[in-house]
Amino acid sequence: MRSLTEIIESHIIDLLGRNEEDVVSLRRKELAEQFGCVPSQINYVLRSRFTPERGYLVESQRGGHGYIKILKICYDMPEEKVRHVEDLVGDSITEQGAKRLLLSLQSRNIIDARERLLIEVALRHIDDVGESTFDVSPYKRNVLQADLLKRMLRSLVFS
Amino acid sequence: MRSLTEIIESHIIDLLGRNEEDVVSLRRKELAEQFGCVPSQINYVLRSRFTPERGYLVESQRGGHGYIKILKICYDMPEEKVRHVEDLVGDSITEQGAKRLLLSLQSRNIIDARERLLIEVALRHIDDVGESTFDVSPYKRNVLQADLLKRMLRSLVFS
DNA sequence: AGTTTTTTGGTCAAAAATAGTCAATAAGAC
DNA sequence: GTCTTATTGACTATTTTTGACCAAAAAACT
Repeated sequence: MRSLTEIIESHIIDLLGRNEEDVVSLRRKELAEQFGCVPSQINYVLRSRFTPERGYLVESQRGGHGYIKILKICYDMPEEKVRHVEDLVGDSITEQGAKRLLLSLQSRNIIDARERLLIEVALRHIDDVGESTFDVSPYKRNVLQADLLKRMLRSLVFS
Repeated sequence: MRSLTEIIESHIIDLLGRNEEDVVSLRRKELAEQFGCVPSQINYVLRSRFTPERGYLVESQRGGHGYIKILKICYDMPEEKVRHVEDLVGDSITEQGAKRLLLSLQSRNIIDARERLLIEVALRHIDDVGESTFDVSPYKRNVLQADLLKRMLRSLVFS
């Protein structure tokens, strides 16, 4: 038996697919009624399934005319390519290695210059924080960077 | 169904767009009559939608020939834009605050959806690492997030 | 010039409508 | 059996809408 969470997840994905746009707008209460659950179940589904790491952005507003919007930032890339990229990153990566990889992704138009810059800045930040605030060893910092790099690339690539 | 506030907001944005200038002048009472609401609804729209955070300034005057003027701020120099954005982030920012800011920056075409996604992933990563690997207090995690966010946005403004 | 009246806009708080959080359980996976 | 994931519900937070009352500027009238 599929869990309620999975059922609601597929329902939302279905709505997204049916729509021309990569966005769907919901009322939390209505959806909860439709599936006979408490409203906070919807939050659980969103938190666990529609994360940025999986390529989704969620916007919501409380109060009168409140809503929940789910956006799919959708870019198609073959699964094998994703795996390839993750293999290239590995469990640990140096700053130089990361830069080389990002340049290569940019040259293949998988990311653009601004996206590369954003990723480099984030990697640099985690390295700085690791070094100066938490006194993490260089190797462990490279592990943190690899983890972040994979997450960021996966979010862009997930389809 | 869109809220009254949104309808009035779009009307004002429409007026601004139609006008050559980056400014539009209104009578509060007339506008309220036009939309069949109480005058203070207009103040609510201004307070919640035409904020400096969203790139607007509002001036008004009471009495005979009173008016409300709405100006769109434009920054020609990159440095001004950076200062503005860094002010918006501040020294500490919550996940919710960051999401709201990023959405507003996207609506102002300062970032696009993919960039927003990348930034959210990076913010979540630093928060996760702060919490589970380094056991940092929630407040300190918000400081780390603000720092990262400022760095990422700064890099984009100059590119 | 000074005072009063009229014409504007501002503030604040209440009520209604939504959504979010958190922690306790329950169920499922290994 | 322990660990992770899912479900629930009580409590909290935010947003919109409305209206009563306040404040300022101009106009009208001494």
